[in-house]
Amino acid sequence: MTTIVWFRQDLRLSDNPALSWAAERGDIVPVYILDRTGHGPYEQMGAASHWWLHHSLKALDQDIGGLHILQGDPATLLRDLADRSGADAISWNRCYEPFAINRDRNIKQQMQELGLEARSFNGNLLHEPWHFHTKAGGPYKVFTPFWKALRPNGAEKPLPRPKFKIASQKSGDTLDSLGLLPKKPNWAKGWEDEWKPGEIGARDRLDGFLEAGLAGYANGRNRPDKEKVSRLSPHLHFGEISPRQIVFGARLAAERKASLERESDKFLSELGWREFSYHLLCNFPDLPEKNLRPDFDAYPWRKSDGDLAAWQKGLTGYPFVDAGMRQLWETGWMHNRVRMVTASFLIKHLRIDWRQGEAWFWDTLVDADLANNSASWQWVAGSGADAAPYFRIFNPITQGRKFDPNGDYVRQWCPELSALPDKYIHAPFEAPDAVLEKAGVTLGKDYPLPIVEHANARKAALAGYEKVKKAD
DNA sequence: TTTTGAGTTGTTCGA
DNA sequence: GTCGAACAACTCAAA
Repeated sequence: MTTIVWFRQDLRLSDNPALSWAAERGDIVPVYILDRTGHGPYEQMGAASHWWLHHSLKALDQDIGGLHILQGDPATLLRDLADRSGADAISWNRCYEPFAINRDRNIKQQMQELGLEARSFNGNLLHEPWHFHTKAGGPYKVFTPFWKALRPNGAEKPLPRPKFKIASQKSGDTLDSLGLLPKKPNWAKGWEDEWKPGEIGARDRLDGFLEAGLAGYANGRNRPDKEKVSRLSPHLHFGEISPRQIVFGARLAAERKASLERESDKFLSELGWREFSYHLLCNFPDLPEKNLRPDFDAYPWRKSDGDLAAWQKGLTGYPFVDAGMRQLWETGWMHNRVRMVTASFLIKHLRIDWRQGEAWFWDTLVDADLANNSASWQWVAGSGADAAPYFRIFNPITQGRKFDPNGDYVRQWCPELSALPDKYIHAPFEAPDAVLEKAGVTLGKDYPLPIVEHANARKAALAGYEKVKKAD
């Protein structure tokens, strides 16, 4: 008996239910297919995700020894592979993007018509997103009751890496022929020092975090100048580690040391937000494109390519915002606290449509994830589920002073400001001329003047929300 | 059906 | 410097 194991967002061998099921049946034919069929928004990965995928596939191929790598239309390619390999079954772990759900449903049916047994599993979430609903029968729209109902009490033991035998010789495209890496310019220079895609890298990251980051996580997680967050997001997105493995690890750490109980709960609730985002995306498939609250359709967004570009490049004149945007561009990742501040700045200070920010993050984040990205952008905009109240407008100066008190984070990503004293590092435009001169900073030349003035921008944003209210 | 309590992450203003 | 209230009502989820 031979089973095709279709790898997608589960690029790991341990705690992989589709793989374990196949390995038990007999020989396996492992395959990854770069789906080139999607034309809708977000049906193709962004550039940074492609970089990650390349390295993750390389790691998986080395580990599994004989991964088929293909590109094109999965339905056609799988039929062909079934034919060539003589497989009598196929298995995969579910994806939850609306287009993927449709695609997989069709493929399952086609495979069954060809006489193959087709099985899908949950390998990527703690709960199936459609499995839970409120007592009234609808989807949850508030995080707290959602997580109260779904929070795992114990820790289920993850599946071990199974023993398996590869059925046939490797064939198909080579990894390099997928063309996933940037060429000119190579904007991913240095990323290999920053990240270690693949199952081993994911495991190392979790172990390192549980060892060093979990203590003090509840507060430390807000500090972009420190190394207190797990940075597991890209590993999780590509399924190099499963949420179940993370829950198991965190619970074990908390059992060994009682003081970690609270920290571990806080950490796991971040996984809860991931689950919540998937719950929302599955129940509201338009989430990536449409305001969940339709009254927000009346919001008077500004169009300004210049301001959008300044935001993207980290040239807004607000150091905390610029540091975040440059960290994103230079490493493919941004600290969560800074994601909120930069997103709030685009939406509220510049009054640019949240979808523009969503698209930029999609292209530049190595952890770009449809559910998380769209739910989070709508949350900041105020148009989403359990959204931030519209009057909650982050002050980029205050946020910087609070969460990067010594300016270390700003100095790392905006080195042209590094000689400024702490007092002015988050607001160079407030510094007296003599201070700027001493630090070698000429505003408007070495570093931009603010593209909007905070107090006015805040007022304008609030005025915009008046329109939303009136539209009701 | 109605009621009740609550809702990730903030800022500003005035006492 | 610190503290509490206002921001604006509304929607959600459960009892």
